Amino acid sequence: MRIGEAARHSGVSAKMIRHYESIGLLAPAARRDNTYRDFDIRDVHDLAFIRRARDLGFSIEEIGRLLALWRDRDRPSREVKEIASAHIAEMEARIARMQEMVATLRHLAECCAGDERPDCPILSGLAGIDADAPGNSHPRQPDHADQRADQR
Amino acid sequence: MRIGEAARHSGVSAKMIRHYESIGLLAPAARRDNTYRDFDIRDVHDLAFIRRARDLGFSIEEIGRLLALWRDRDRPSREVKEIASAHIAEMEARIARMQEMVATLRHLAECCAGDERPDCPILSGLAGIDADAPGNSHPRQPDHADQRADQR
DNA sequence: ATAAACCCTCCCATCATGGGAAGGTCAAGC
DNA sequence: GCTTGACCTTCCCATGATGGGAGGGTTTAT
Repeated sequence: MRIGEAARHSGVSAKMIRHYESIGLLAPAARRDNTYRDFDIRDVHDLAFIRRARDLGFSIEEIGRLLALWRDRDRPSREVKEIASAHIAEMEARIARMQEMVATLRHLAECCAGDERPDCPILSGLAGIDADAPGNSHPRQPDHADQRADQR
Repeated sequence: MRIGEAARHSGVSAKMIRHYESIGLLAPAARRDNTYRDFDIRDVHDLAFIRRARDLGFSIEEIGRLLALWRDRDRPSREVKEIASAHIAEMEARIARMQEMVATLRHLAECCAGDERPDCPILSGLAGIDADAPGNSHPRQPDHADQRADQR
């Protein structure tokens, strides 16, 4: 089948199929008449595998390793689980960071009237005025410089 | 002060300061001797504002709007709150998507022995074998094609 | 024969950030 | 005076995953 059909059956766009081939995630597809790519069922299975792994947030690099293990009948499931566990931990860390951001921002937003008046705790917070600090009602010098939050 | 000092005081790298200027997020900095940029306290305040907004996950585009509102003494706090609320909603949606991925993957990983044997529910799951489906113990044809999950 | 629906390869854009090259400036120390 | 080192400048390239689109070729059905 041609790339469009393979795309439809696998849920991976033709654009991405070519891309995965170009970066070596997939072996170069067979060619018909030396121009059009020619896919069979197994290729579609590979693509659907990739698609599902992407849907679970795995990076291309991780998917490459998962594909290799999938093809290796003698793999130890330990190796698969290690990749999955590391990925879970990574996602949970990202979730935690985002939840912190949401909590901080929600707190600021709750204190904001959100009306026609200009006073705004959200802007004050971004400007470095810590409304929660005891006895602190004036701007603080930006004396922070190195605490990289490592977010996103 | 020169860019390095402004970077140290604001927590924004020199590289990014130049970048923010080049994309118009910040007005072009003053120049000394027609070559080096020259920053004052207010510039550093702006940079620290940007830095905090980035730490809360705002995009550059959102930060541009927040900066404009910050500088406008007559802003309605409503507008600020709208931006913040939309951003909170966006982050929560992303968190929810990631939590779904984690839940799915954790489930697969829990069923995986993680030892030297090759049997692996994680790989089976990625290959499209739905272990949870009742009476389903053989591979499923990849008959999905259009349900874009809109994740990440 | 022509139109529609495919396919091909390339290049560019996104978003935020960093690396690094090639070169200019300035202050301190010899 | 001259070197050294620590700055600064601009410009280009890379990341990761994905899409857009140009310019051109092929196949198939009417």
